[in-house]
Amino acid sequence: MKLSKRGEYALRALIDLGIASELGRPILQISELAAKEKLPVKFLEQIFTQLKAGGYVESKRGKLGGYSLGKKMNRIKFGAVIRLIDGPLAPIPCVSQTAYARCTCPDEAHCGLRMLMLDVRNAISKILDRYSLAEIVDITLRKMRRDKVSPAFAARALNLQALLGSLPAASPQKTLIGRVSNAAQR
Amino acid sequence: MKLSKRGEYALRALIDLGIASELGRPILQISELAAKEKLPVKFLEQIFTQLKAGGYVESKRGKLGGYSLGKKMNRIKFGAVIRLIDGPLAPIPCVSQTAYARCTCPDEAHCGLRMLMLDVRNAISKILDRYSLAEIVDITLRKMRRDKVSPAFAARALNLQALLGSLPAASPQKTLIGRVSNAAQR
DNA sequence: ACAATTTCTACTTGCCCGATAGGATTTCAA
DNA sequence: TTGAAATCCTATCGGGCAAGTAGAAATTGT
Repeated sequence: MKLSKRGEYALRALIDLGIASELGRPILQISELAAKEKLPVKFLEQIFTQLKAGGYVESKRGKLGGYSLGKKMNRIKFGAVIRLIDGPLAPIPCVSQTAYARCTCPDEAHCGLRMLMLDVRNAISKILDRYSLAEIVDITLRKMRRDKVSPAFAARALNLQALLGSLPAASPQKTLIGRVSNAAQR
Repeated sequence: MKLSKRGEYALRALIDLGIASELGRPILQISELAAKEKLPVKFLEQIFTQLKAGGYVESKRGKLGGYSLGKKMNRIKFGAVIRLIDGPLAPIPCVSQTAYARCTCPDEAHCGLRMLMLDVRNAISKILDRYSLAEIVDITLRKMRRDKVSPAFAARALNLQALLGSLPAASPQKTLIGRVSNAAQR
């Protein structure tokens, strides 16, 4: 009943992307994502081409490029993402709603395994097809603030701030950084 | 979120074994199981050595040999069988109760993916660790009788009956066959 | 004792997943 | 206009799973 590494990494990255976006950094680079979650960079790269093909992220090439979310967060359901990356949620194909396929068993209507696995599929779907990225990001941020933990991309924000310290003070990005560090300290 | 073929075949075979046992045929051969469910014979063979090692079946070698259930049916929980064959139920190792392992994420307490997958794991476990083979076999047989479908090993029973027709009429196995064919016709 | 049947054990093939590597292309900035 | 930095594209490798093949070991019926 495993979620593949592809799927796991994809969800991790999307959640981070959502958190960062909520904190005012809508675009992130793969190297950042990989560093925060300790994922293999090149592998994540491949996964993101899949996510882009599915419309879940948009890319900007070249220097200062990166990835941003391709849909509104409340439109990104976890079940759909997993289906894109890993295929159907159902443990066996004969109980899948989105990719049904006959099993080897001769009589589906009286197959004990089938009715058991149908229950399992529905239980999984009830969770993964209901929750959206928006809710998970919201809950995660709330938990972090409650426990006074600095959110994932606070460190990056501090680095940028230090970097900008050696530049002219009236940088147009200062408000952005301000929002990020405020949220990080809270 | 897939169940492996090994796991699927193992469960199919156990259910058949339970049904046959309930109908008075406690021991079945791998060739029979494979024929009914259309499974690769030699692959099933390997799976049964695993099931035997786990204590879920017992084997009898030689002519008229085969496999029978190794525990009472209400002691065989599907979750345990799947764990033996496929490993933990949990989609990711950091939410597994039986085989916990740290994830790559830096802070488990505030990991959005983790709490989501913990929900999924619990939903799966709530089904697979509660239902036992006895219940599934019972429900399946009830469904079959209600819909007037002849249970899985009725054909075999008829063959035996035809075979016994050319033998002395007062065969001691006649009551057994009677039970099987009665259940099949009802 | 022998032959048939069946479980056991080992090896092999093909395929997909996870991961790595290198280069091509695009973009921004100096 | 050059170079750095990032996404893109393609090829490859190792390992485990599904499935098939071959044969040995054990037990029962005749």
